Amino acid sequence: MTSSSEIEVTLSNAGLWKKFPSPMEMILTRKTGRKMFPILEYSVDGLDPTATYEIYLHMERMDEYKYRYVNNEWDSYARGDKITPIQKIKHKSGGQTGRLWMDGPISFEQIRLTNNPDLDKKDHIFLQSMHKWLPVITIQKLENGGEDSDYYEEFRMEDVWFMAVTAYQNPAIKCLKIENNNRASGYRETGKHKTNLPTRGIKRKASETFPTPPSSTSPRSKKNSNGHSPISHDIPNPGNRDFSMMGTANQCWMNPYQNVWNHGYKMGQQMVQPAMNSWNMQNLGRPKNTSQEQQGKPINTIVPEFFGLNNLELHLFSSVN
DNA sequence: CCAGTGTCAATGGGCGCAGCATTA
DNA sequence: TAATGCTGCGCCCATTGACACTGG
Repeated sequence: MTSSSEIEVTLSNAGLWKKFPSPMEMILTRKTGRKMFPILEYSVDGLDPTATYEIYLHMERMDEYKYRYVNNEWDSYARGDKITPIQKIKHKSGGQTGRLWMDGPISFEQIRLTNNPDLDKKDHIFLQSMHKWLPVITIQKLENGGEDSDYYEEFRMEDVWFMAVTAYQNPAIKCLKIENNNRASGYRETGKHKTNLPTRGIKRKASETFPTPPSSTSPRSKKNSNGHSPISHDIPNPGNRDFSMMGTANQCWMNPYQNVWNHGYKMGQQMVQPAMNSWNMQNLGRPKNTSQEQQGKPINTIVPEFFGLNNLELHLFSSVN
């Protein structure tokens, strides 16, 4: 794999991503797939302005564990599901010159996430729920303005990963999505959803409306005497944030330190400044003291490195190119 | 009108555990 | 009598599609 240190990729909407506590959660839906929010929007620099490039996105499993949300924290409780082959999604712009790529943000807003492996639709990415996923950008240089070449480079961002879920687990994530996503504006305090809650939800037999899901039900957490899973990959409270709940849902308030909406904090609790998530770093296979923030580098810069478990399939895929 | 969002209640697989039977 | 194995019930919780709602 050819490597270049001149190409730099940054996340254009890093500010929005940083509003959310870690780990981010992304909803998967079975039939139509669910768009990501926040979307993945990158800026790229250092390309040859006259050369032609294609840009791809794929998701990598970050580890071999399956997680569950217990007591307001993510806990690895079982071995992960079988690693699936990578689906690379080509950017809708196709092949274009480096100058054009560098001109504007590169958005993958069309991406939809699904947990249905049989959903073979364009721009749909199959993910396994309750697993950790890392988006990976691939920049491939085309020879003679069209033919594929062996030259490509991959970029992974330390802060941009998420837990794939079928329903939001962390209420803070849910609240922040409502506040920041216009599509969910109906759930804000100004919306009408909440006032109409008693009328919501129609009782029905699920077996009449949708097929029995595949054996996706997870075993209960097997806690040892310390109250931790035997796999021993408990996630400490990410970023020193305490999202323990007081009870009722839909309680949001503005965190004055972060200028973001939080959900269900204990109001008398002292807030903690956001910090680089050391747990992220550990699980990316990097020592804590190599944090870009600690090195004084912008944390929205992604670097071409190997992290993902399913790179086995990636290499197989790449060898074809 | 359509696309997209989170909410909601129902579902069912699988685990935990109590209760019982069997064996040493 | 104690230890072990088996069975079945009940609970947990991930998953699902319909729903109400908003913005374009």
